[in-house]
Amino acid sequence: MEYNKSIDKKWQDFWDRERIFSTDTKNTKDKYYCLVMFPYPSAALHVGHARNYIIGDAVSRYKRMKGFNVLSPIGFDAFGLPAENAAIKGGFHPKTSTLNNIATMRTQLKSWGIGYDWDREVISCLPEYYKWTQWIFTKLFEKGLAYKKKAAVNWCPSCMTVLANEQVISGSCERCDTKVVERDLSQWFFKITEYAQNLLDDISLLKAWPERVKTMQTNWIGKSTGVNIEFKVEGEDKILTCYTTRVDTIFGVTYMVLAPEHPAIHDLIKNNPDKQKIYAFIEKARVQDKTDRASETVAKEGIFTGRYVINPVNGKKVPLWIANYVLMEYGTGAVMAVPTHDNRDFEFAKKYRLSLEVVIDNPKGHLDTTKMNAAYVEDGIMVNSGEFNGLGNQEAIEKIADWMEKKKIGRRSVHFRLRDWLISRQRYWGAPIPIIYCEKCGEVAIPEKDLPVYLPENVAFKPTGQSPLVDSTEFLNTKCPKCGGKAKRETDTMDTFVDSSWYFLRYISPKEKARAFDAALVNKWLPVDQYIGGVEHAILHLLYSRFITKVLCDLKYIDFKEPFGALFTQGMIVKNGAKMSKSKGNTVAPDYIIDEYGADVMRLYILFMGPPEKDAEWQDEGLQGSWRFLQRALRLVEMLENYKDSKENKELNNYEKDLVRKIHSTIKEVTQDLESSFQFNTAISRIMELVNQVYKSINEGMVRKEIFREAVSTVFILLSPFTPHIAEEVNSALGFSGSILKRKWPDFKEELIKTEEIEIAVSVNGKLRDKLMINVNWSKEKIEQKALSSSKIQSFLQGKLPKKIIYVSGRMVNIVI
RNA sequence: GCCGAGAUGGCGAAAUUGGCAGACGCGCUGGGCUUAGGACCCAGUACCUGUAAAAGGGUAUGGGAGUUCAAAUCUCCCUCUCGGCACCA
Repeated sequence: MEYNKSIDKKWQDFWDRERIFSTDTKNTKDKYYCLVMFPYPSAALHVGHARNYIIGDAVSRYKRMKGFNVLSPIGFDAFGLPAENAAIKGGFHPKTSTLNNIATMRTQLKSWGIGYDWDREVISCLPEYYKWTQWIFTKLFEKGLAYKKKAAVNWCPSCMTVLANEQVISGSCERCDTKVVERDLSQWFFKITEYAQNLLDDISLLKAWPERVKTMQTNWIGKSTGVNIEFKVEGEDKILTCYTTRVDTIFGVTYMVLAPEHPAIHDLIKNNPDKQKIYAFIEKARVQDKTDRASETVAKEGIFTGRYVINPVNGKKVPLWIANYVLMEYGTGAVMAVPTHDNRDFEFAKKYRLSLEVVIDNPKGHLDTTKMNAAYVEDGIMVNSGEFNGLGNQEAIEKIADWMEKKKIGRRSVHFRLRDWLISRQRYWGAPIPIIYCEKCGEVAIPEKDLPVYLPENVAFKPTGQSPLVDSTEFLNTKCPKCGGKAKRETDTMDTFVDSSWYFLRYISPKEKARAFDAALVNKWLPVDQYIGGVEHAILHLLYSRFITKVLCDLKYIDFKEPFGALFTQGMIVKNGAKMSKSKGNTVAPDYIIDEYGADVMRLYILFMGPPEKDAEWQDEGLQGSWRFLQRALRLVEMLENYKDSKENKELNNYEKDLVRKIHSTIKEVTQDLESSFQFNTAISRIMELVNQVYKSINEGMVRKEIFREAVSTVFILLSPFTPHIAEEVNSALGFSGSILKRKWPDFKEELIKTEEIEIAVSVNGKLRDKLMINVNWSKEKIEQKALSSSKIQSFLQGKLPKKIIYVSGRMVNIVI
């Protein structure tokens, strides 16, 4: 038997015909929802994508054989920037190119033998899907969870258009190289911050998520508890509130800093003769990259406002500055600066010669402001802090907070790093935000009966990159659904992350016309039992999906709080040390591999190349190994057919016992590898070992046909989640009818795995010196005795008595001398 | 910069979670088979030292310290690589 392409086709057609992968969602007994992150149809899929779907397919096939009623759907995250860019460059309409890409990808996925329920396919750029994305928007809007506010965008003054972060190349427009500026636009947000605490608390429900993803989400939400403190502006009835987590340093404040975006600045500097200079500084700071501004390494820059504020705890007057290192997005946009105990403040104070005062002393030696060359950020003893002197600073945090609350000069406050989700995009290729602006009624959401708001298809793509919706008068002008008066449509579209925040619900009832999903069924099928995708989605996509799920739960559309019960994040496949991308030109197309070797060779290699959660380097040569192994395994099937059964006695001989042991231990280990985590690489290596051993025992000619047959059958049933086409072929050659997926995953018998005789290591002072065959029933004393009596060990002992002997059961003896 | 992950032979990796480092595969070397093979079968393969060949030593899991009878695994410090950082998806 030889593996070739016709085998792939034969079994793919068979699965299709028998509808093996179509799932009856009405039957919810033993349900198992296996979900892979749906792809963005950029162009053809490369082997990096393939890894995701192959892992998902291996899991879903394994679970089917374990008797689960598996649902494995697929769809396409089809809105997005690249298709629109291509259209602007003069190519196809985004819809055409996207649907073409989808057609290619569909063919690819099928040619790899990935088993999906294709009747459930969802495509997020089609009205039957985005109608419901819009519906979700209106539900959030009704709930007050969607609102408008001003927010900064990247603006190219030459193209007169908004740029995505990706389109800004080191501060300049990717298209025309003009310096990009920040510009405030009124934009739509989802109030995810209202769910910050909730999203944080429920991380504890995510038992089967990787720790690292949970940590990243926790840090992203970034809860901190501190105190809001009100500083009076000198000579005015104005108050500036700052937020600090280090209220213990409040007596050491020597100046205050505002973010350049702070709304109070305008008023504060209106009488300042130098205000033009200040405005110039603000403009400059706002152009700087935000991650740079927040980083400790980038030069701190600031300007004095000419005003002073009063520290409420001691009445001290301190100067008020504006600086690039303060961000409006976090806290209150105003920071009390304590240069002696914060490194950024320290650097800034040194640069602008602002004064320093120590309020937390180092217990190991007094701090001297004239000699400090960095802030003292460790714990210490309170000094220069009035009645709090002498306390430990950790203790003082609580005491000072109490005291300030009593005196009504500060309030305990919780802050989150998480910001509201900006969902407006000034682009064409996305779901239109279903809002109209009525001259009388203001912002009005489109009622469900009028959804979807169709994205007009007959539009022109100008090279400026401005959304064509702005010029489409036919789209723009409409009537108010409330009063029937004149109204204009919102021209922004939604972030594609909104599309992907609920697609897993749509799969359950994808054809549903009257509602987004069949809630009763969704409640039975979700949470997803296993979600599989790239670790690069660890924060945004997963957080947004959790948020939308929680909102829908609170609105009583669904009755579960978390969408994904278990999560597996696979690593990237890299080539020449870099992530595969078209721009780097290092993608590996699977098509030639399928052509040359067949789908199973590619699948096997991708699963074998390394642990699936880690990045792996693609090497074409690896395919050879998989090819060779599969051919070698197939040759066993031929050998079996021609095998002459020797007339054996009833007792199994040692070759047979060993082979039976190997069969059962392989089943055990492969099953464990799949159950505990997705260790496909080691599972496959164990099957390789079994094949090697079958060759050995058959070459000896001492094995009866029945056991040989069991070995071959085991090899292919264990391989079937990984190399399904070959497995089906062998399965039918062995005389089984129907799909191998309908057979049960094999069980192992523990008593057939056990052995009496094992080899253990003997070491002296931790260094391996000898090996020893022991019987597992021997006592500890007997084993230690045997170890000591070996001549090799004796030569190390040189007649001396050992200090100590450590015996690790069934593993080793260590003799300490 | 912040958050997260990682570093083991020539290469991809394994190591029962503190107990024989390098399973399995690639590559390479030698042999067999073959008209031929980038096919197949068998054997060998961390490094240094040693030897005619062995035996035998010694050194090794990014670097440095530490804990332990015993460390790839635990602790501290350092270096480098990768992912995310809110308008790529």
